[in-house]
Formats: sequence, structure tokens, C-alpha cells
Amino acid sequence: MESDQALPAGCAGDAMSGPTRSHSVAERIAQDIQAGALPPGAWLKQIDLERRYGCSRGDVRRALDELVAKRLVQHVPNRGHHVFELDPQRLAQLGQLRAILEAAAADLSYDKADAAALQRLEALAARFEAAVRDGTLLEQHAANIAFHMALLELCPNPELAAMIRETRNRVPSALLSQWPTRGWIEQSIRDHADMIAALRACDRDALRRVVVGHMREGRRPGAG
Amino acid sequence: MESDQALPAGCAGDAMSGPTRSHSVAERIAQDIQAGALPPGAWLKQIDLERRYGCSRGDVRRALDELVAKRLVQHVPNRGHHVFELDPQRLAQLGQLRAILEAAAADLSYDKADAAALQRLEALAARFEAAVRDGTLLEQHAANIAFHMALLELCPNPELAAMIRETRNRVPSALLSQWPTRGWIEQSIRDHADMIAALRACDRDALRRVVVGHMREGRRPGAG
DNA sequence: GGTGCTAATATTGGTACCAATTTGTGTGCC
DNA sequence: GGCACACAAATTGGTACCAATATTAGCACC
Repeated sequence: MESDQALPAGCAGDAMSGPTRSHSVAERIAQDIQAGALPPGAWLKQIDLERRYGCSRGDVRRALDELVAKRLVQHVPNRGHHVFELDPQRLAQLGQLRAILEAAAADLSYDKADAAALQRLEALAARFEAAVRDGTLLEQHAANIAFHMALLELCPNPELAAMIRETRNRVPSALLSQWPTRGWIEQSIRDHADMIAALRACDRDALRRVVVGHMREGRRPGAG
Repeated sequence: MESDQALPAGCAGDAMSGPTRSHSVAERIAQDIQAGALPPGAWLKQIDLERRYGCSRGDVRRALDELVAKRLVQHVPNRGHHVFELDPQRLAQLGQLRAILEAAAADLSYDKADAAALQRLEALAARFEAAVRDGTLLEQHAANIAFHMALLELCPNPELAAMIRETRNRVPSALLSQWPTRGWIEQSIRDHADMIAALRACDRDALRRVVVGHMREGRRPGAG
């Protein structure tokens, strides 16, 4: 029935070949979930997705199956798929898992930053700082993600890195955008600088401390 | 063509309903991969799977997509699916990731074992020991898995536990059954006892040390 | 005798159609 | 006026068919 309300954000559709198409659809749906365009609990009707992303029915089904496997959407037999809804407990558990993984990545990455990587990270940190001064909230978010993605590229274990990316994507950023107070953002800027400093000094404990602390700020105080 | 060679192990097929069917097919394929019946690199022809697991074509496709998402099989467009092949480097990285996760789970579980849990673990450890004395290699493997699954149930973070299970399933046990020397098995029995002792004493560091050490035995010495 | 090419076959990938189940609506009844 | 029941519309789920692509066998040619 109300197909327009279920999918507020529009997306352009392009032509691809093979199972790559359904994967790209899954990625776009995941992005929309992460961005909050598809809020937690929202029902994902196949017809809407089919029209919105400009793809066939089979592609939608395969994309939804992929997202179910990634735990981003939930499937109810004969009812359909809806965006995964995380209760506070589950959110805290995911946060704890993220902290474990990010800390481990920091332990492996602390001495892996060469001059070029440091320069790249500084540029991205500066971009985040600039977005904070005069940029939309979306730009701030994008810059923040870019910085952390670049930081993750230092991790010498690609399996760990992939798992961290998956875990990050399981937390809708719309939930994060509830708290971003001025203080949290200022703290983030300082944290980014501290991370770069720790990387330059090859200080493992410092990097680990900053990374974990950086995460705890975003979540509830007592849930770490 | 040679459909019989590609799928050496037979499986019975039962009738189910809904997307549960393809999921159960995926689980059975995953088991066969983990058990080594479907060796790394083997091509998974849809016709063979369809016949072997007694399900429809669509179920096979969905199951394969699920296994691709779980990184157990690889997909080559217009060629088909084949069991993921892990080079030594990738295997070492997966082992490192497993060590990180198992250690974290140990840190969270060290004080979560009540009397009933300890009794259950002791029973499973005894079952493993009995299987080592007079039991097939398959029984030993099953008992070992049962013990570690029970240990994992102590982990208070189900997200972490689920991730550990997924990671364990990504390492075919056929690769493990190359080294199981007498010494390794004896060491495993001692490790299991040490884990239980550490749980009884609520000794976090001891549990962590034993768990990580228990893993390093299985892999190459220098790859931890 | 070996090699490159062509046709036949087998397998994968996509689409379209149809059945099964659920949801919303309208009506009759209490 | 509120509630239960039955009907209609919409959505999901499965199956079957067809096109596209890769593999293999056979054949001519060098």
C-alpha cells in the first residue's frame, strides 16, 4: 500500500551483470540502513526495493538474503524482511565486541604507519576538523568514517579488518547522531590527533587506550 | 559429468518449509565442508547438490549465496561456486583472529561457571578423554567440539560467541586432522583440565593463557 | 603427430508466472 | 456503538522455463 512512505530516500539504478548486481543492491540497502534512511524495524517490501533501486525481483531477494546473513535485516517467514532492531542490551554487546576487535587491531597496527600513511591520516583528520567547523552533519559523519577506514587499512590482518568493518556496519549511525554533542565532537578531534601521535611514536598502549576510549564516548557510559 | 566424484559423502533429504529449507541445506553443506567431505577448491555443481541434499534448485542457489556471505565458498561468475581455499597466510590470519576472539571470550567467561556448568564441562572433558582412548577420530573430533561449544556457552556476550562460532567454521577440520599426533591429543586433554581448573578458581589470566596456548598447538608454531 | 578451430553439450543465471499466506476492509450481528 | 466474521487485495515464496556462457569433444589443418 503506502510504498512511498516505506522508502523515503531515493536511489538511482544502473545496469550491471551477474550476481554483482544483487551484491551492489545489498550494499546500497546497507548504506541506507546505516545512514538511517531505513530506520530500525522498518519493513522492506520487495516491490518498493525493486522500484527504488531499479533492479529485478530476484536481485532484491538475493540482496535481502545477503543482508540477513550479515545480520542487518531480519526475516519473518511469509511476512517479509525488516531492518534489524537492536535493544540496548544487544547494542551494548555489539559495542563490547567492537571494542575487543578495535583494540586488537590497534595492537597490530601501532607500528605499521609509515610517513605516507601518517600524512594521509593527518589530512583526513584535518578534513574531519574542517567538516566540524563548517560542514553538514552528513559531511562530518563521512569524514569521520573516512578517517577510521584509513586507520583500519594499517591493520596487517585483513580478516580482522573485514570483521571490524562488518561489525561497524551493524550499528546504524542514526543512533549515534542522537548524542553528537559539541563536547563529543571536540573530544573526537583530540582523539584523532592522539591516535596519529601514538602511531608516530609507535606507542602501542597509548593507541589502544585512545581507540577504546574513543569508542566508549559514543556509547552509554556504563555499558563498555 | 562426474557428479559422483564431486560429492563423495551422501546425505539424506527431508522435507521442510519456507526459507528454513535453504538454510538447513547451507548448514549441511557447511558441515560437509568442515568435515572435509567437500575438500577446499572443490567445485559445487548445483545439480549435484540438488540431488545429494534432496532439495530444489532455488534452495541450492540460496544456500550457496548464504555460504558465500559466510566466506565458506567462493563464487566465480558464470563458472559456479567452489569451496574456499585458504593459503597458509590466510590460515594464519584466521588463526590470529580466532586467538583474539577466544581470548576475549575467556576474559569474559572466567567467573561465569557455576557448579552445574563445571560438572557439564567435566563430563564433556571425560568424554573426550574416553574417545581418545577407544574411539574413532571422528568421535574424538566431535567430543572436542562439544567441549569447546559448552565452554563458549559461558560467554555472556552472545554476539562474540556467534562470531567465534562463525570463525571456527571457516577452518576445515580436515586441515587439523593432519597433525593430530599423540602428543597434541595428550596436551589437549591436559589443556581441557586446566581450563576447568581455571574456571573453578576464577583465574582469568590462567584461563586466557590456556585457551590461547591450546590454539597455538593446533596451528604452526610461529604463526600465532 | 601436434595444434588451433568449430560445433555440441552441460551448467549457470535470469525472468516470468503461479500458488500460498497474510493483511486490510467492509458488512452483519450483538 | 463495538466486535466478530468473511471477503478481497496485496505481498511473499516457490517453481519452471529460457537465454547466456563456459567446457569438452571432434575435426581440419599445419
